[in-house]
Amino acid sequence: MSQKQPNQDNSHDLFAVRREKLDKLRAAGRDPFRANWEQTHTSKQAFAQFEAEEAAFFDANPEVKKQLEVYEAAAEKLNAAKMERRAKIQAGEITPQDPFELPEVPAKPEVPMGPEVSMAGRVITFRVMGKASFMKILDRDGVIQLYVTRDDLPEGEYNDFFKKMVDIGDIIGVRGQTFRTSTGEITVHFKDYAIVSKSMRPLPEKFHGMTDSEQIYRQRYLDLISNEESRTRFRQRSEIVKEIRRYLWDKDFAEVETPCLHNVAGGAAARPFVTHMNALDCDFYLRIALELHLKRMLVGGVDRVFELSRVFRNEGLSRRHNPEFTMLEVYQAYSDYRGMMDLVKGLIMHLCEKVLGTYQIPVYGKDEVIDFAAPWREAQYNDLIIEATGDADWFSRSREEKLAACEKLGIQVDPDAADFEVTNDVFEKLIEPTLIQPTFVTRIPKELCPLAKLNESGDGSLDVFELCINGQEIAPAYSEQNDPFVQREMFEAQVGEETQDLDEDFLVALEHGMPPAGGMGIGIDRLVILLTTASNIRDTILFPTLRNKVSAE
RNA sequence: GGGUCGGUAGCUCAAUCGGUAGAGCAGUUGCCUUUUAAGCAAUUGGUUCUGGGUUCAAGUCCCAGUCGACCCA
Repeated sequence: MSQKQPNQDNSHDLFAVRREKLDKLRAAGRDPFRANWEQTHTSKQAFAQFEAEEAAFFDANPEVKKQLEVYEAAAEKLNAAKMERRAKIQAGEITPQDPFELPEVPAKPEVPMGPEVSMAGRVITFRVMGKASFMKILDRDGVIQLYVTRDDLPEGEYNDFFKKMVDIGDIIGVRGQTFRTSTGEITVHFKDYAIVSKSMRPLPEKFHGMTDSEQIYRQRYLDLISNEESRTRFRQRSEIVKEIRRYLWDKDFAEVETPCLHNVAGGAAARPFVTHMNALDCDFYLRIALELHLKRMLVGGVDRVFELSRVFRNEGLSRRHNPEFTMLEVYQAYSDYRGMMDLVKGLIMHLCEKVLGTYQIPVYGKDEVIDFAAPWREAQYNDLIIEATGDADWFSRSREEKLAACEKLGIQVDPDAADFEVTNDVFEKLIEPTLIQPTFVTRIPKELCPLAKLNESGDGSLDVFELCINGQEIAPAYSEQNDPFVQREMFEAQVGEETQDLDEDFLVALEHGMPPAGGMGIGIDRLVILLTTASNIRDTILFPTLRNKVSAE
């Protein structure tokens, strides 16, 4: 009779295997999810202290340093020979049994161990080599290697617990001393350890990391654990935000928080998200810009003010658009768009210096470098249009003539577009993509931004600039409109064709008198794309907006 | 909204003309006291995104759906 046994081997069930380990740990009186572990050093701090002590020792013992240099040179030759041997074996030229002369290496001189450390982090590699083991842990500063041997640990610990119960992905704590391995890597030789928090699930494959973009966004924590590039970029984003605040605080700007829930979605032309408040039984809009409340602050006497926060636009998603994104808006009374040029240039230079340590930033996907240290170009909108179309009389042409010219230039334009929109299509499609180096585009037509002051020339252009870098609009800035009557006219001209209603409250504020001011906005996500050479806005947003997906579990 | 491409083991990827779904890593069991994607030996693991259809036979072809990516608007 054939007794078909159900397969008792559950070694493939990674979750079950780890649950068994949990049970074994608990049976041995060990808590696999400990309350804490003392952290005296991060990886970076441990490296720094070791190097400082090592340097001091060599200063006091120069002869040891010389011996060590001799040893290291010999060890390097030995390693090279080993690699040559391995290559020859792989090429089939020799077998592992064949004799192969390896260079002699002198005894390694005694160097004292480094400082005592107590550290914690997530295990990301684990190499058991018989009675010795190496692993690497990741903490908030980076990766550090750990080393232990059987005889360092209490009887039975190494074979029964350490080798069997610790998995890649676990968070462990160790105590020991730092030292340099024979390959020169600063390593913690630990004598005491604990599993601080057991991981029940496997990490992504160690070499390729996580590449499935959907999974990267949905499970960003795994991306952060396994992809250093991502870790670095988000650390830089955090520093960029920190340095923006520092820069503005140092110039006496006040940071404020204005509402996300607006009665009127104003300050920009974009479709808003709508939500309903039960208590007041009315609809609210999630803000599409910070502008109108910050100007109320100017009216209120807060002459230097900024907000760095999230805004929401109910529009498409793309490489450059996420429905919720982070915006900086800055307003400075008794300044104007010229003052904003100095401010934004100073700000970006500050970020280059403090965060990136360079003024030269490579462009993603192109063999080009943005040089922020070079003079920033300034160009008038109309001049750029005339240059791009090759038509000195462009602005006296009729709408139909412009449409025909666009067709010749190979630009697709909505045939119903208004006159200024046709021209702006030329700007967005033909000019903006070519503005790689920082360029202030000034004297933009008044139809494009109803909140700015008109240039005194009376030609319908505005005292504004649009800072373009890497083919994208990075920061617009205005001499802000403070005439309540002109402001009302501009709004009324816009309402009807755009989705925003008139913000009467704001106009009342203006009627109380707003000081002349310069104002500026920067899309932080796009700025981070630029400064970190990212390919996509989703690479700069920890948890980009995605459709809900019910987990398979 | 339109077009193109994709979803196969926990992860990274294969699978010829439609003909028994494979490999590396991870896991499991051994060996291994300075490794660096460690190594050696053995071994477990599949609702091929979902639902239909065609066919003797579908990961593969067709239809619909779903979740993404890229390009365009």
